[in-house]
Amino acid sequence: MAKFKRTHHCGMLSLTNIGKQVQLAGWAASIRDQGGVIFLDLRDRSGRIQVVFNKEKNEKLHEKANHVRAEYSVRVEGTVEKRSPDTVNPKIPTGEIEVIATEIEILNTTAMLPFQIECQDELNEEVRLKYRYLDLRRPEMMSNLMFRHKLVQAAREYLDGSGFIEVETPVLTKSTPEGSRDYLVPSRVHEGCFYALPQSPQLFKQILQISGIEKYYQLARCFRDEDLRADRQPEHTQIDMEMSFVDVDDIIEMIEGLIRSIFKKTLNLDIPAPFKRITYEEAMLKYGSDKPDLRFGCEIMDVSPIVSQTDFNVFKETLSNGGVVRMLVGPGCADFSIKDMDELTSFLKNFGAKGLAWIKVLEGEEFKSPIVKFFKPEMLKQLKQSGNAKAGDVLFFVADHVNVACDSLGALRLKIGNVKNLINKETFHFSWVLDFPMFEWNEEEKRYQAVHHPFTSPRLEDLDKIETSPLEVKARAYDLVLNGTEVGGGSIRMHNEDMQSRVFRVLGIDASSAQERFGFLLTALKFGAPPHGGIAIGLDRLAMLLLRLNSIRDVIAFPKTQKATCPMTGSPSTVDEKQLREIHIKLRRE
RNA sequence: GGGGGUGUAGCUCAGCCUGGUUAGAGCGCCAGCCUGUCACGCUGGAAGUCGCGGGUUCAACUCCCGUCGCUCCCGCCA
Repeated sequence: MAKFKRTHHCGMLSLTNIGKQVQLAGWAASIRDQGGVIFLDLRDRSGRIQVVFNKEKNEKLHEKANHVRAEYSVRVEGTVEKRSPDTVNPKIPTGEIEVIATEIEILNTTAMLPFQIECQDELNEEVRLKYRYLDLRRPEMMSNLMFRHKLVQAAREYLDGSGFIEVETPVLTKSTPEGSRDYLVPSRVHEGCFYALPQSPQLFKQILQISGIEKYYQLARCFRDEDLRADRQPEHTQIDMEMSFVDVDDIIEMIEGLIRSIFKKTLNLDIPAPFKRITYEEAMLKYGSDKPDLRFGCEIMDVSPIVSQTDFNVFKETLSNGGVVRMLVGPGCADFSIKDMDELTSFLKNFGAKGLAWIKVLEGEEFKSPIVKFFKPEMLKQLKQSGNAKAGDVLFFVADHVNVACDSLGALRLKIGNVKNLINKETFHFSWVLDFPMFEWNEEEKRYQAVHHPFTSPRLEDLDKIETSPLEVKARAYDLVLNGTEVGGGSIRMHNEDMQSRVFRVLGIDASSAQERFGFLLTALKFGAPPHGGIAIGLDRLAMLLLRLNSIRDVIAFPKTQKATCPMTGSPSTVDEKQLREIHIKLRRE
């Protein structure tokens, strides 16, 4: 190995290298032994190249190659040659050339592989994670990691070019039990005290504005001890930003530039800007979601006024109890069977809906449904017209509290979009959701809580309502949505201690408790804090969506399972009694 | 915490509904043959605690109860 100097990467070789003596290193991806000639596909992170060992030309070398097995790491010396036309492999980029070996060295052999590196089958997630190093060897995963790197580089370039300064903030920080559950780290030095891992660098980036950094960014790891999903991990990475002397439009403009730049440099796509803007209220009404998928129409509408005179008891009672009746037209859904409808109904029960009413629209002025008898012909006509429904469509109804109606019809809309292929999976549709409410009522804790977070500024025109009617106050917050997934969110913050204290009071955080938890921020705000705001983009989700994947685990090198474990390292794990004693922790026996 | 799917050879799966020979297939692995393959081919071989525990039964991969892992969703995620 001493004299070896790698000259090329496998996938970079091309016709321009013909006649060159090259030195390569990588893994044996595939070995095809023809008896007198052995073909070895050598793979490194750049791709693969066919290496040829001919018994007639070099018997000793051929014999050495005979011992190579799949996934051995090897180095190869040889000459690049053009393949004869009948032996060209059009399926791989280097298929027009091959390397005629003059030397091969086995650098390492392999144990029995738990799975084939290039197999086409879907692999069990646990096996992949246990042998993640082998999983990452798979070209698809390797290219995911390389794509993510490109995305990060594009973001850094753009932000650096726009005058942003990358600043690191602490990972060991203070627990602020507002928001999601913290990961806690016990202090050895201070008995009974704990650090928390940051849910986001929120307060540090605000304080950096008070310092005068003006434009901050960081690729920040964020930790949240909540249950996992395909697009949620206990730790994820945000492209985190904050700017001084800005308002909503400044942030939006900057992010649209960042996104456009990322798409151009990674996928070579031009994303049109400005992105569509939609209010929270409209999103909830028309799409039943605060992260609407705008790649297709199929809008929900409130038909409470139309059906107010119906004899249908379910609708009647819901309306008289202050609920709503909302309708969604399912294009071409008239072919759904009774069984399909039952399945949809039980699917919607997930979202709290007690039932799903449906009316099939037939030719002429005919309708078909178990409940059609409760509706006068005039009303049916009106429903059909207002929903712009055609024969073959189905009118779906959910009658319930506003929230349940939104959630369930929003979910139904996505389901129908998928089942009926209404979604163009090729497009990237960005939008901004604006005018979020500032507060929401937490029934469990009997108090108001911040929809975004407690540092978000209310709209200035709503300031009078903070104490009197908090639910009507809108926030200067904005979410970035891509194809129905929230990929970013942020707000203009309060830069004034008085206003911050007022908001704390509405949230039920009294002065002394505010002082205890956020006193450092309140104090800092007193020292000429500039107006400021920011946003964070979910890097993992963005990478996932750009690569059209279904899980962020596929763009994270070492993700956790749904139970937040790591099958490779075996974390989390128990620790020695001695370690526990040092941090003053005694386990409860449950 | 709740609902759905799933667990059988190293990997991907069939078998289970309707209990009954020795639990199969493809890929991989091992050995042999093969001088233009590229999902190489051909011949032969090894390989199983049917996730785990309990129950029903003459008999359980199969039925029942419990439990655990993986996964998708609801709750949760300021």
